[in-house]
Amino acid sequence: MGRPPCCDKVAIKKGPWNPEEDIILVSYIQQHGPGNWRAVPTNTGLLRCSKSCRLRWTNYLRPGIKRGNFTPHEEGMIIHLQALLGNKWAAIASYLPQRTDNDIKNYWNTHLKKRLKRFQSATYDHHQFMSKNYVQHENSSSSVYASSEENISRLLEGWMGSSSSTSSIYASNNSLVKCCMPREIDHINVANGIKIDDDQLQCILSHCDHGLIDSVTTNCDCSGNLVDHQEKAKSDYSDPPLSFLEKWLMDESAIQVEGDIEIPDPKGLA
DNA sequence: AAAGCATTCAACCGCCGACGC
DNA sequence: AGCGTCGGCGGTTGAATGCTT
Repeated sequence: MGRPPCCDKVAIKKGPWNPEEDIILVSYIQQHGPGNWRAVPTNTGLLRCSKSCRLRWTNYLRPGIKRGNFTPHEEGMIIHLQALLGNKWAAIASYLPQRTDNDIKNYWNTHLKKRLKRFQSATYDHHQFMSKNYVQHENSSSSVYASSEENISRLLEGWMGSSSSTSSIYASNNSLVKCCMPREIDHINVANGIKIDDDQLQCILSHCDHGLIDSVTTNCDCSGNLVDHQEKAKSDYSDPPLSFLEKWLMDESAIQVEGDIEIPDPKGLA
């Protein structure tokens, strides 16, 4: 015996909302605040079920919602967070307060997932080759991450704080995985060619200072003695860094060269 | 111009956990 | 403890729109 659906009532309207309904809903919520959705249809006279009202409000009418194209910065965050959290759209949306979980989910399903698939098929042969030439790190068994929101928050702290920045920190997939290992953040690999702004670098370095990250691998001199070439060499020969993946995913031009995708020389990623 | 196909995204559905009785 | 209700979530659908032929 399951719970009866909330929309079983006769004369419950379905489908797209019209402006009049939106106005009624918004003015009601302005007066009473969101919540107690059960009471909304009765008190407003809307022929909608409570769920429909809540959904309309949270996904469309709620103030502060940003609509339209996702910025590369937002794309990067979604890609990162999806890799970390999986399809936890509400959790991902909590890091992008201007976007709704529905928007993020739709964007992932219609844009990013497709690009990811293309990427994976394009790099399949590359993986086959590399897997034969790379001895797995002895600790690779620990690559099953335990998602810790605290760790993720820490990691994204600097990034989220620089919303206007177009450059980003791209940690390799393995590195992010390690973040959630018993020792919080072990390692961040800042891949080749990625620019980091001062805030972001300070954020990473402060994690080092506080013992949250053991080392930072970069190929730029700015990180000084934090460069860990041994770790870098290992990560270079594991799965392609997420930074590369993201660069590829976010490169619109990549879409147009489907079937003729150039796999970068792995040494070039070092 | 129009028919057919592909893509997008708002909205719905069904399940789950929290909570109150 | 058991049941019902509610809010929230992720997966899915289908109408609207865009694109191709």
